[in-house]
This record gives sequence, structure tokens and C-alpha cells, in this order.
Amino acid sequence: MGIERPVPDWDLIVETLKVISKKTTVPTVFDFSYRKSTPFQILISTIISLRTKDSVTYASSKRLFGKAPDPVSIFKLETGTIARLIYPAGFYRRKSENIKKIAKILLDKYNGEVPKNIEDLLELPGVGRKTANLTLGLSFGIPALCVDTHVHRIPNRMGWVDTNTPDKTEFALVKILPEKYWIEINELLVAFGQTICTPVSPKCSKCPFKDNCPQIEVDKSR
DNA sequence: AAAACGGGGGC
DNA sequence: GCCCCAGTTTT
Repeated sequence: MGIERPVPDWDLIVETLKVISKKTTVPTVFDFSYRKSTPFQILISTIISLRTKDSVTYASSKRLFGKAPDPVSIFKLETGTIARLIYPAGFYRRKSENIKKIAKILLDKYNGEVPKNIEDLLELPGVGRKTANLTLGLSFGIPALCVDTHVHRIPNRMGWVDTNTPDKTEFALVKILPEKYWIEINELLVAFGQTICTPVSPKCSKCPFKDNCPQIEVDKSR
């Protein structure tokens, strides 16, 4: 059997993470999405965010939606125009083609609306589990756990799960994390992962979880 | 000069 | 599972 792990106190963890995220001023796709975005814009900005920094995602989304806020107007744009608008987001060429394809598919098959189930979302080009789950959660409030590199890295570092791929992390976390936290845990861990539990040289001395983190045992220099 | 960056797809 | 993908920022 696996190694024994202490059962995480999720209420306390979420409460602590909320304090950290409130101190974060980095504009993220979440700030943008929660307050004034349509499901379509949430989906597209999530596409843009793939392998791209938040500040860039935010600026790119704002430029694109300022010019074309909905599937109809985006489908009218040349892919080159879309590429220019979302530049310098990573993979901007591929993304601009996918964004236009998605606009067309939504118009043809879904009456211009974003589908509300993961199966249909995963059919869209450039949409994987991360993008699909984030869209479901942010757009429709459907409990869906979005596992990106932060939500993969941090629970493994903390010893909450022990997996080697994001998909396995998703299925492991779904089992142990209360459903009421599935949507917000992503934003909270991203804020934590950007400021303290960073991928490289994490700021463990400032971490409120340092006394319970197995990583500290591995490397006391941090 | 490297490494890293909120994945996804093709094989 | 493995490998590729793009261009900017950080180390």
C-alpha cells in the first residue's frame, strides 16, 4: 500500500490560502473572468493562458475582446489578425487558428453558446481537461476541478497526493477534496504558487504550511 | 545562456 | 508514455 499521509484539514487550508490570494495583485485570468466575462470569453481567455503568463493573458484577452467580444465577431477576423491581437501569448499562431475554429463550431453546432458539459468541450480544438474544467467552473458554477501545473505541483509537494501526471492529480484530488472547494481551489493555489510555493526556489520561509510540508524535510535550505 | 512559463495533441 | 510546440521573462 501507499505511504501514510495525514488527512489535510481543508477548511483551514482554504482559509489560509484565501489570506495569501488577497495579498496578490497580479492580474489573472480569474480577475478578468469572474466579474465581467461571458462563458465564451472565459473559454477563449483560458485558451490564451495556455503556457502563458497571467499578465500577458490578461492583456491579450483584453485586446482581443475589445475588438471582437463574441463568436460572431471573432469568426469574421483573419487568423493573422487574431494572432496579432493576442501576441505575445505563447503558441499564438496555433491558438489563433483554434480560436477561430472554436468560434465556428460554437456557431454551427451550439447556437453560438458554450457547451455545458465536459464531453462537448473536449471536442473543441485546443481544449483539454484543464481548459474544459476551468470553463465549466467559472462560466456555469459547475463543480469541476481544474488541474494546471500549480494544482499539480503543490498538492504533490505538500504530500496531499502522490501522482506523476496532472490527470492523476485531478482524479486523486476529486476523491479527497470536498466538492465545495473544487472551483476555487484553482485560483487559490495559483495565487499561492505564484507568490510562495513557486516552481523553482519556493519561498518556504514565508510559507504558512512549512511545518506540515514534507518538502522541508527533503531540502532544509529552502 | 539556460530554464521556466497556469497544456494539448499526435504518435 | 514521449516528444514537440513559441516567444518572452527570469535566473
